[in-house]
Amino acid sequence: MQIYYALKERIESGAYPVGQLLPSENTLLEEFGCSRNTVRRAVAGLVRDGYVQTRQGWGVCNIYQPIEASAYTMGTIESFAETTRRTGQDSATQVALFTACAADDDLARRTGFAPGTELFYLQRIHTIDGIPRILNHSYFRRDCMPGLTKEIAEGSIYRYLEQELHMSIVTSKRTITVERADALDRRFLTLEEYNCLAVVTSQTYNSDGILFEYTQSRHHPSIFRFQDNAVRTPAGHADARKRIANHTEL
Amino acid sequence: MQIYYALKERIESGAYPVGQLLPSENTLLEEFGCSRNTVRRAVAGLVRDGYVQTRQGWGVCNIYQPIEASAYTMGTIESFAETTRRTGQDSATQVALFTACAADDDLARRTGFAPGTELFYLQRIHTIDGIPRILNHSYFRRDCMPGLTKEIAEGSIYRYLEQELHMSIVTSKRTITVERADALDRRFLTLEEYNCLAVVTSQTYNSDGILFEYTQSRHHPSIFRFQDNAVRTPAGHADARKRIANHTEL
DNA sequence: GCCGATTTGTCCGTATGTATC
DNA sequence: CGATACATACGGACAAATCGG
Repeated sequence: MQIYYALKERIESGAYPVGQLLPSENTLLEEFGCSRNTVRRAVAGLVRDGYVQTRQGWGVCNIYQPIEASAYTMGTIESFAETTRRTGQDSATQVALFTACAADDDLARRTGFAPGTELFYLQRIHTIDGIPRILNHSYFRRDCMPGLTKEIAEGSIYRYLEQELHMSIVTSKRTITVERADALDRRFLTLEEYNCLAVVTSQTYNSDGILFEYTQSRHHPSIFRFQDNAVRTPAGHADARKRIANHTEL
Repeated sequence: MQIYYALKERIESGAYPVGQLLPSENTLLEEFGCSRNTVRRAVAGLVRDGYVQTRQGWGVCNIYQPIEASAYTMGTIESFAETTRRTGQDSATQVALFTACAADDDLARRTGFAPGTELFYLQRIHTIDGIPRILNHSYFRRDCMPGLTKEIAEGSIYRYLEQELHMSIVTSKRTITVERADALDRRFLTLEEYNCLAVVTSQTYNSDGILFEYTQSRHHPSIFRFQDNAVRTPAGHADARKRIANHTEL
């Protein structure tokens, strides 16, 4: 990770010319005093994050482009918290509903919880500079967070889970869609002329590998932005074609 | 990749119980007759794609969940082509505009091309079962594809690039947003009651590391879906927190 | 509460294959 | 054709986390 950050820093600061090759792996391993394996893992991270591109027999090419919007971290949503932190705006969370329930068959199918699982169901609204921007529908496994209260939910549930319960979050599966605004969206969010929202559905697993959260985040379109980087698997790998199917054609 | 696919196949077919540990790396390397490093790379791929989760001192945990929607490939857009191929629907591409232009300062800033770069500008509409679903605004570097014609664009530009020009596509940077429909969207797409679209903006690089395409794909909300998987970087790494910022809170 | 076996995380040095120029 | 570059693989070593006795 140190090498990854060192190289990333250099690329962002323009130490390596854009569109040209970085020093070869052999040069880098000498400079950093490590094995080739370690250099390669650092470079693989830069490829994943869209900073460089490698080609066998050629080298590692710098494709960094500091366009306005690409200051965000790859593969993450420019979320409520990040936006406000970046712009220094004011933010708050309000809990509209806090109840306990159990997963019936329909809910189980939608969320991925086993039928009968005891859950908390929360509706929360995030506001930024006083304007409601995100409406969250969340289901949490009750047995993973026995002491959860409305007061905690007003603050940060994740801080509670990690710092109080020492739970660690590991994996989150997300799906992004666009949906028509429903009555609840209109009631809580200031949608103005929009009649749709960006909807992020996520299933989150803790370090024991159990699904403990299902959340649907309904974002005001004007503040929603998601960045991603797709890399073609090298030729010869069986799924070479699938990983760059972002072009809506074939 | 063979090991990756073998394990993936087993997981999908239920050969390993969900929520439990896979055989240890030492067991797997004996079975597959390879080194530990190779097994680990296969497992890393499964982690990236949300099939398993690893924990030091514990093992590799199967978190596969075949809920309806998760049949799509991770990290890719369920695009026009994929949707139609999967559902067996009828699809077609129509070129509404095919012109040459050069990047002025404003276009250069938006697209990432150097000012003055000579480009093709295309507007294309993808229809599925006769219904227009996606409107593409594309800019291509003219010097990368000198023989491009409207006829080729009616078919597959990528097939032309790869099979005729032997160009290979490597990296694509994407941003997903939701935007209000404009006059062009309304003219070409059947938006019905929707007044927004899912917009995927992508910059694509060829194997020489040069940006050769900038495309804005404007998707009908009802057919848009994007899947992703976020993995927490192990503790101790400097960016541990940033990679799982999908929860719209803090 | 400590110890030891097990398991993943990290790293090294070396070797060979393959694409590029 | 050869030098150089990245791609892949092996085998070994030690660290760190987990878990049971």
